[in-house]
Amino acid sequence: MSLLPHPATEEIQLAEVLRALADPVRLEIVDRLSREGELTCTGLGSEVGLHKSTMSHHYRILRESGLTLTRQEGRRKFIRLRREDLEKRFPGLLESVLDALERTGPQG
Amino acid sequence: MSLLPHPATEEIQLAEVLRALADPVRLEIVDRLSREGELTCTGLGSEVGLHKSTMSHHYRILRESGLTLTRQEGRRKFIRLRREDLEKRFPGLLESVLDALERTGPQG
DNA sequence: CAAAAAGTTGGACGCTCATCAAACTGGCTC
DNA sequence: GAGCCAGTTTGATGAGCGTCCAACTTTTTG
Repeated sequence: MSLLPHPATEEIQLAEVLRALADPVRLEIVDRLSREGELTCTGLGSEVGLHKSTMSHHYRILRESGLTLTRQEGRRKFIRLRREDLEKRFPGLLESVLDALERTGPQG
Repeated sequence: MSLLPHPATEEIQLAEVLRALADPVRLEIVDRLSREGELTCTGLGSEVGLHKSTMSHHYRILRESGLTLTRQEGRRKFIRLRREDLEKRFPGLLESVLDALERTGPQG
C-alpha cells in the first residue's frame, strides 16, 4: 500500500543513489535503517535533532533515489531499505556502504 | 617531484568518498580511469568539454577524498584510481561502483 | 632568455541544497 | 465533529558547489 512514487528497480540511477548517500544526515538514516530495520519518520527523527520538515525532505530524496521504500499504515509511514532491489540493480553497492558504516560509523 | 596532499588509507572518509562520487562529471572521470588506467589531466579533459580550471577543481576533490592518486612527472600530472587502498579501507565499495558504471554507464 | 605547455589559483556568477518556520492534509480518537 | 497526530508542502534564508575567465607557477623547448 504505497501511495508514494518509488522508482522501479530497473529505473534506479547510480548517480542519484550516490547523491542520496552523499550527505551525513542521510548516511545516518541509512545506517539506522540497516541496523534497526523498518522505522517510522518520528522514530528516525528522534535521535537526529533536526526539524521534522527537514527530515521529510531527506526521506523524499532517499525514496526517490530508490534507496528506501515507504509504506503507509494509518497516519504513520514506515521506511525501510530496498536492499534486495539494490542488490539486483547494483550488486554489492549498498551492502559495501553498510559494511563501511559498520566499520567506521556515519561520521568516519 | 613534490607529491600533492593525499589522505592516508586509514584516513579516507566514507562520506567524502561518496560526496566525490556524487557528481556526473567526476563519475565519468572515475569511469574513464577505471577503463584506461593512468591518465593526464589533459587526456581526461579532452572528452569532457569543460574548462581546464573546472577539471582541476574536480581532480582536487577526487584526490582529497582519497579516490585518486596524482603523480607529477615533468609538467604533467598523472592520475589513477587508488583501487587497492580503497579495497582495504572500504571493501567492495569502489569495485561495486565501477561494476555499476560498466553496466549502466556514467549517465545511467 | 623568451615563449609555449600543463595545471593551479582566485574571483565572480548562478544554481542547488540543507535548514527552519508556518501552514496544510489526511487519519485517528474522544 | 472537534481536536490531536504524523508527515508534507511552501516560502525564505544562508551556505556550498560547479562553472568560467583571467592571471599565475612551473617545466620544457626554441
